[in-house]
Amino acid sequence: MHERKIPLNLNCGLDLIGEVLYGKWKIRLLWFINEGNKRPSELQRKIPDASRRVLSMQLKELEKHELITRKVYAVVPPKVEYSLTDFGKTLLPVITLMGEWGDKNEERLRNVITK
Amino acid sequence: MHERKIPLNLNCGLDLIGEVLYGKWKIRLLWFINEGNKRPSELQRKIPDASRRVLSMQLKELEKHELITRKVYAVVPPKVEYSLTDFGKTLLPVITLMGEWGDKNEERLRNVITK
DNA sequence: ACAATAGGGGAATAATTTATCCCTATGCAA
DNA sequence: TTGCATAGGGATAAATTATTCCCCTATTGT
Repeated sequence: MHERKIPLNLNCGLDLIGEVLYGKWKIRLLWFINEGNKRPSELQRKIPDASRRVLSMQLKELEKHELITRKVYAVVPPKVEYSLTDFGKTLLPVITLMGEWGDKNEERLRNVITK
Repeated sequence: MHERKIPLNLNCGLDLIGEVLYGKWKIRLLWFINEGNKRPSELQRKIPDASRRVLSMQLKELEKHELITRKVYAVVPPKVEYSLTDFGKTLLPVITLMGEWGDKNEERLRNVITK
């Protein structure tokens, strides 16, 4: 991330949650980590459309935002495992609800999005 | 919006909801419209940090995604009113939950975000 | 005459986010 | 000996999103 020229808007709760969830793959990362995919390479395989680089960066941001923790094993080749923090777990109901809404309206959404 | 070079990922419900909510001011627009701020100029006053242009564009996208409707009155100066569609209203519980999570964790979020 | 109004759109530019490519290190297998 | 797997970082290019600035409409009030 570079130095920001336009200040963030952090007026209300919606801005705040937006800030930590904004990022192309963040929600999915949280989701897959919760499902037990802990290692970066596993996550990469789960989200093949994402570049390795950006996954790594977004994981770092999630960690900075205290939603996940990073555990490094001193082995070669390197091994790293991410887990949700307790704080991160409190986001799960929100993500679940979002996913349900999307699933429930899948057909309609596909139509209007690709219109 | 220009022609997209990188295809959208629309694999699951989370991608779909992400697509319609992604946009710097969209959630807030939905929220304020629901609170009864129907006219573009009202919304502009509610969200002074956003440029007029981008609000107008995001409103158009919300309309395209069938979350809001646009009603034009044949008067001068022009008068336009937006309202949530029934479909748009089904998003309110999701937005509410997001806002609540953000509010509840406001202090912590402010810390980690501006860290 | 002419500014003010309310909504919107085009074009150019700035800001931000992602993608691409290449590099590090080490033990194991072919 | 070469290649692979693993996790991540730097540099740079590309794509996407947002901002700025200016124009148009048509009527009302000064």
